[in-house]
Amino acid sequence: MKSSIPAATVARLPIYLRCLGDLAADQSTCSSEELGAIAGVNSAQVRKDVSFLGSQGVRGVGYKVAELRRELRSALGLTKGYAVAIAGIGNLGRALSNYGGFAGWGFDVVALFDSDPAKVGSKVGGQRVESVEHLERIVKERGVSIGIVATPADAAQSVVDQFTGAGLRSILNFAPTVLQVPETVAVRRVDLSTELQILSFYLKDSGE
Amino acid sequence: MKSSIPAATVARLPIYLRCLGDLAADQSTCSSEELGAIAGVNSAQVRKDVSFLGSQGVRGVGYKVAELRRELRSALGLTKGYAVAIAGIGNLGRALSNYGGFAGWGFDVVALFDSDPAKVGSKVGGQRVESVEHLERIVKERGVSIGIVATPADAAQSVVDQFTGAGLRSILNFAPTVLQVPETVAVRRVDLSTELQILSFYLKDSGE
DNA sequence: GTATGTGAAGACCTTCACAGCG
DNA sequence: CGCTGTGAAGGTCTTCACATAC
Repeated sequence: MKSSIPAATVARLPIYLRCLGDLAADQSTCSSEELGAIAGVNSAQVRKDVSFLGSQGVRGVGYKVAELRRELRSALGLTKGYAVAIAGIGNLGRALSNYGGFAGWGFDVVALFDSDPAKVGSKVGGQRVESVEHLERIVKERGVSIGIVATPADAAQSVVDQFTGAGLRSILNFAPTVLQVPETVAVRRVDLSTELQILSFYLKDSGE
Repeated sequence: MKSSIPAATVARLPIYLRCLGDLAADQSTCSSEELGAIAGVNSAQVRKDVSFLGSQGVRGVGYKVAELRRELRSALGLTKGYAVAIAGIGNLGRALSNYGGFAGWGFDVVALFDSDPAKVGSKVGGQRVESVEHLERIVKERGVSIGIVATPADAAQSVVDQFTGAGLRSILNFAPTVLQVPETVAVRRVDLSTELQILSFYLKDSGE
């Protein structure tokens, strides 16, 4: 996971990319000041982050929007599409399956898994739900690169073991638990309760 | 937002709390080494984090599980419940409304909002969906402390303005956009596409 | 002996401030 | 003149290592 771009910068690149997409279509250049303002980041930070891409801004003018977007997409590896699998088709898994927001960035949901026989075989978002028993085989067959875990906490580790067993090295975990994975595997955690608890701290802290 | 506890520590406290809850019921003490292993954190980090709580571990033994959990809950302000409102009852908003995982931590969903007249008046997760027009009034009436934004990107800023207008200072944002808020307001961003793009970077980076 | 609590070191990240270029 | 690119300064966070306490 050794990278030439600092982790903190990597985490901001998608934000820049989105913010650039939100600009008026006729805006061809954008200064670090301006991009920073809409991305919620200091302008020096923007310049330093962008400098890691090797992109050249134009002094006195700013960055060329189209070029910078291309550079960001390329740096993030969004040029080739990735196949995504979702495990756990409950409330959240179903919402994710139906969410169209990935496709625009080249992420393609190619498999859904659940352990409940009542759900297996049903269709969600145009995809057939498969039994988690066939996870490894199907993940390999369909060339899945990213696994999304949307199961209850107690099923998450087992699903992840199967994902990694099938060779996956990228996991997005929505289950409220900390996953144990080999260090070659990248995990991003998204946990609702954790976020609410953090907000709770700052509420309390500011004297509510 | 000035706090005596570092932000990085605050972000880990909920994880510790959850991990302690996952321990066997008969385990009365836990070392920093052990807690670190299941939380995915260095043991020195655990000790330093816990030291901010003022809690005392027992040298040669570890921390008393029950006592540490109490301290964590107290530090996070989870002793009093907070009322939560969800705006945007689409796929995700509906999944969040039906998700029972908050209640156990003292978060109570007391209001749902949507701008679509077809949804207003329907029931989701036992709650009536209200028109976003009445957001400010209802938020005040019901003493909401935390606002969850699950609207499409283009509606998010307007909803947040209403939330902050009603006096909210804590926002959890699922909409794929960067919100502009007064600096007295705490925002946590949860963005699926961003997470996938970050994973994409590391996939590419490790030679996929 | 075993595990905490913590100063100090080191790594990482952000911000400043200004030289340099268009 | 305006804005980028970047060395240097200043913070913050993590890890080490060991004195300290049970």
